[in-house]
Amino acid sequence: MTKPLPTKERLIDIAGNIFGREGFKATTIRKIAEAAEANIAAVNYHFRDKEGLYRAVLEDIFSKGFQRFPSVPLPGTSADPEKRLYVFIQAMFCRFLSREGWGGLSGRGKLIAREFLDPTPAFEDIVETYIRPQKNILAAIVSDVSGGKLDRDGILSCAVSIIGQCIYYAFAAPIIEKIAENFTPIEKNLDFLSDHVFRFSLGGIQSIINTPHENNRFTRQEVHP
Amino acid sequence: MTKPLPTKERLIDIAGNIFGREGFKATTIRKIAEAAEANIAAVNYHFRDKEGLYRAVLEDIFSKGFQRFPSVPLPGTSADPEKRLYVFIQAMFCRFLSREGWGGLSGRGKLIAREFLDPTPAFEDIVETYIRPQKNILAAIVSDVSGGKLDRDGILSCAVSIIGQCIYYAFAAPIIEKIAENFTPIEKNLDFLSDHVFRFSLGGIQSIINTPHENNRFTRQEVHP
DNA sequence: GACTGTTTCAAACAAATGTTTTATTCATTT
DNA sequence: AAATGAATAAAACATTTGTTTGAAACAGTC
Repeated sequence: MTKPLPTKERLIDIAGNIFGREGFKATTIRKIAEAAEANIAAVNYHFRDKEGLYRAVLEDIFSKGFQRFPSVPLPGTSADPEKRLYVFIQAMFCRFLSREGWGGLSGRGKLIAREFLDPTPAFEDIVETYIRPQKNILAAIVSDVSGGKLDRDGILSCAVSIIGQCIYYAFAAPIIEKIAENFTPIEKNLDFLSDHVFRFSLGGIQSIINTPHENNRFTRQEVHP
Repeated sequence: MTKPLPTKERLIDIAGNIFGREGFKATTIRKIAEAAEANIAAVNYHFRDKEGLYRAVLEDIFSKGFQRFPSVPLPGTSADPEKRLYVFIQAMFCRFLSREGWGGLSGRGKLIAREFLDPTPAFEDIVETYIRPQKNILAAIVSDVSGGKLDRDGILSCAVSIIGQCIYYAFAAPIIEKIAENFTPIEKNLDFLSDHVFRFSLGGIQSIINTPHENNRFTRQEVHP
């Protein structure tokens, strides 16, 4: 059993998985140190404190994830709107769920989901550096796919619908696989899922263009106690 | 300052919000007891331990949520497939995000989102009692909306796409509102969102029916290190 | 009014956990 | 080879936190 990486990198690598599986608060630096075969004090030495390590993990995850699975077509390839939408969706799935990416439910993917659910201060930089540009890319794609027929709110809503589908798979995979018996395990099915979300969303966008918004399509039903 | 509820109910009520905001591990029973104006030992007295309180909270949330916002049309109302879909979506949004429901991001709604992300043992009963029936209801609706033209996997994927959109709003609201400037605050916009997800999903289902699945629609792009 | 079971309270306990300290080892440079 | 600074190790520290304890207050019953 060798240690291929220096302590600092080993800590970042292992901590990503443990933070992801257990959450920031529930993760103890003792657990991390043990798994990384490092001393407990190494965390404080290299990263000042637990939160410092967490910040390093977050930055590492995002920089590697977007580098490996860029959400825009590589330079030199054709880029009609539909293909750009497909690439965006597929990159998102691969980034979140593939083993070469964030490893889905069993690892760092879960950490991102946690940050969406309740962002830590460390996430603010990440939002500006990585997430906001993604939103702009997707909004441009949706606008192009719609042929300019959607207004700002329409574009945003559709973008959220698309992202929502993708993230939900990353986020609720344990429950989905439990409820939907015989549904092919999500991690082995990224191509099918990409294609599904792509087709579903294309139809969704068209439908938003073609059918008018109605604020009370059917009367709201609520049972008062 | 009166205490309208007996201690036990007060604890369940307050704990729901704190567990939701902070998560199970990060919530201390001292904080709960203080907020509920009860003694620390009250938790152990009434619920055996912290987890017992959590179980009680979970059961309380779901029983009240589904009672107040049922996801099927009330008896005696018409029920064509599209209306049933709309009712399902709207009930889900209201349950998760309205103040009369789980109060969205600022409260118990977040607790549910947490359970989707990593289910605690206490959630297993909830899944069987509440969630699985919901999946069956939605699957039947999707099947009917599609006019029987979708196979089992198609139905499931579409159901997940629908649920995914709804839950994502509940789940990622803090980030969505940060990224999408001037997007009307989610909690004030449930009718618009219900209608959006309804229309988007109708189109999505049609698109899944009408366009064939293709496993590698475009070549997958991945940058190797 | 005494009795009994339930509920509340303050204090103490024991385990877990992030951080610091101090000493030692290792690697690099002079 | 000596010296310097970075990295590692073991132990101790100071909090935090879930739980328990034993007594007091309360409510209802005979």
